[in-house]
Amino acid sequence: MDAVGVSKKKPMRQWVIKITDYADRLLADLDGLNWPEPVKVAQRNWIGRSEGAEIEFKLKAQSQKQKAGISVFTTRADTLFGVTYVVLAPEHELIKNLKLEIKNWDEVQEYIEKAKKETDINRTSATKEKTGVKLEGITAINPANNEEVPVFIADYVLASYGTGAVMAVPAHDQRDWEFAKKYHLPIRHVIEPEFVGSSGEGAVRMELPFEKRNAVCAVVRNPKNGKYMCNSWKSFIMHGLFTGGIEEGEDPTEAARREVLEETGYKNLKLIRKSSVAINTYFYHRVKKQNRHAHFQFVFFDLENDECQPVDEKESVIHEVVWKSKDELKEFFTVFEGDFILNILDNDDYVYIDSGLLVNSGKFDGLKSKEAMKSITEAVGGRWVTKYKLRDWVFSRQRYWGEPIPLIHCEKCGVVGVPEQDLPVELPKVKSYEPTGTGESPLADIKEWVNVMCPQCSGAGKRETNTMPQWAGSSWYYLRYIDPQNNEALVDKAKEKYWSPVDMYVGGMEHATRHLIYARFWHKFLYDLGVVNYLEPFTELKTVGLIAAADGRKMSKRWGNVINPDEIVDIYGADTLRVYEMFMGPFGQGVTWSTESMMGSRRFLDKIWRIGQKTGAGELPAEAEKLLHQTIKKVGADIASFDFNTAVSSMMMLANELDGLNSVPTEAFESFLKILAPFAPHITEELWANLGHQTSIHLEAWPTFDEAKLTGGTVTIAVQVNGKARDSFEVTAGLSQAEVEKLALARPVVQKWVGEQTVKKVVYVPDRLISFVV
RNA sequence: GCCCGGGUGGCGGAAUUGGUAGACGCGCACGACUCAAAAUCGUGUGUCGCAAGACAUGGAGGUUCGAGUCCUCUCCUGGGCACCA
Repeated sequence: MDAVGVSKKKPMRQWVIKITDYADRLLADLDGLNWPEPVKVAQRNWIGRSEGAEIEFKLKAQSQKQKAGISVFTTRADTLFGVTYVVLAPEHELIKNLKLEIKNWDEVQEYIEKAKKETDINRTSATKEKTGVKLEGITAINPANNEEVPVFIADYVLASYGTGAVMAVPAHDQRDWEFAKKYHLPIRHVIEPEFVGSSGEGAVRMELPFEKRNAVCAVVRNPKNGKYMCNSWKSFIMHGLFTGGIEEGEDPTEAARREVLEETGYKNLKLIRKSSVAINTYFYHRVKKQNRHAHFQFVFFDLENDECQPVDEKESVIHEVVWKSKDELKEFFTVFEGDFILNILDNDDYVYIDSGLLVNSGKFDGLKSKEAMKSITEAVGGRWVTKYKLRDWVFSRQRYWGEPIPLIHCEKCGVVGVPEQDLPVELPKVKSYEPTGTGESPLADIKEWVNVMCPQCSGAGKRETNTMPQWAGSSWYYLRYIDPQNNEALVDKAKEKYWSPVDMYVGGMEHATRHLIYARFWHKFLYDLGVVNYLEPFTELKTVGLIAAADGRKMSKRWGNVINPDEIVDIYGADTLRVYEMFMGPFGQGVTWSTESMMGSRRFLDKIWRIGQKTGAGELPAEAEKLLHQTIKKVGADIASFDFNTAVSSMMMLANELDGLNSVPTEAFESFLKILAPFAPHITEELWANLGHQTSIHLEAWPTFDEAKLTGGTVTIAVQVNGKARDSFEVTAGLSQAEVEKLALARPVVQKWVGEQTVKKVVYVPDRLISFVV
């Protein structure tokens, strides 16, 4: 930002770390991690690996001189014959070399300048209209067919990805299509769509070969009402248009007329057009009992009049003619090519971006996209390469805070590393670390720190004044925690081997593509240096949900809706806050803060305190004992699975039960305190001490539960009649179906629903449910 | 546009993974205690209905003896990425 408030992009000398060298490993090793799938997906997208071809387009200037080529990157080499222009990023290096050949240089220059200014502001705008400028006087030669195509610069092509240049195939790429439409560039279809029946009776039988047939589809419109003639099969649910095979040597238009006449009787059709695009459908022919590959052409007719001839009965039993408006078709069609037909109803103008069969591609016609990619790349001398979205890590910051980068600049020796015995380089102690205003680090102004001796030649040197980003320290702090006093090494390797890797790491989803990538990369780098023993730093990851403010928005000073935990602790206590945070919702899910709701947690702890005042000798009643054992089991399991909210809930139930007793046996209460201790460490410690203990409750072992006491020997059987819950009753556990059936049928409520009717079927889920079907 | 989540009472959320939907908590109502209030305790609380019962997990279909849970389509909503060729 300069004085008048206009932001400018200005090139800066930066240190960059080559994280891209680790892209493949960062991607591959994700598979072995016990991490939430959304985080893995985010990392995969961030790394953005894609395989494709680098293909060279030779340039030709008006002066007839052949210029060096443009290398483009494409994942769809199979569409090479569909290229109708080539686009360079505005920043592409080649452009300035072509200055003398480009006839509209001023215009080009203007566009480049505009793009420079706009990039940062406008790059995030969602549906920006595509713009570009043609390089007049320059053409590119498509190596597949030697065709000359125009060359554009456009900011929809990014300089930083691939080669900074793309071949444009408007028929098979959405962005190229939009651009081609705007600048009236030709659109050439080179991929025929394929539709494969994958479900229902038409699903292809993998074990059978395919019979290929040429076929035609008649699109007949009644111009009087705009409705289309559709075919509804009578013997099964299938809705589409009228279609038929093309016989040997037959003209597709004639075939279409013949089929319509035979199947519907309509005699007078006026040819409107033939579609230039054909499609391939693969399905199982239920009558012929074979897999079919139908190559469909589309012929469009208008109905001239209603004149019909009688339809053969053989046909009329199979088909029914129905007329549907364009809007109704979407709902009506059940055939899998339905969406395609809708697209080409008015014209052939559509973008097909999936793979298919090649056409208009010379000797490659008929190949599948996948095969064609490799063979076309090879035929034009292209290279098969892998590209990533991941960029190298800009590692320097122009600010005071941050670890200094330990480098010294010397006029004679260049950039020299600070010798190990002088590490770490510490920040100078200063009063002010305001920005310099020059874009340089504030450190640059501190002469006594900056000016040092070159460690190599002992001449005058200057320290590197950029510092590291925050991500640097957070990329390895977990290693230093293992061995914080070590002055010899980052971490002792034996200790690292014992404690690493972090087996449970908790963080926010917002770390998915930054911290968690940097730390993984850093760790792998240390592994390669032999500093650590494991390839990955964090075996298991849990993401924690964000607590939104009471108004549902993110907590922010801007909205004045921030809840300060210190205040909550002052008023309600730290235990109340902890218990509420655990209780308010599932751990991984965002929840809205509610101070009012938090009162329930406070009341729960008050209740615990009251129970603590009535402990003594004695035995728990059976019901309470059962519940105690169930709660110990549940809380243990819930903690292991991070279901803290239901753990608190179950302890609330236990508290309610104990609260109703006149006196609670000390031993039972102590078990309760132990499982509550992680949630409410202070109150449990206090109550524990009050019971006469000298040592901390937090050093106690987790209480055990008795499997036999979990059920108390009885279970509740639910009774359903015709799938509806009608009754339930208690029985001793482990009864046979016959016994439960007898007991259930004897109950008056069940009798009311079963009555005199015959029981057709009984479903019994042991110790849980019995279901009668009458 | 693409990729992830999520839709259950007035609210936060449970639901043994296909088996009595609404646990637990908040709120609300009534009652007890109190001169009164707070706190506490008790009772009730999905909707309709006097009741029997019926209907209910965003919507529409489907599978099943039985669906919040599985399948197909669809709507709404939160988040991430965003021209990645």
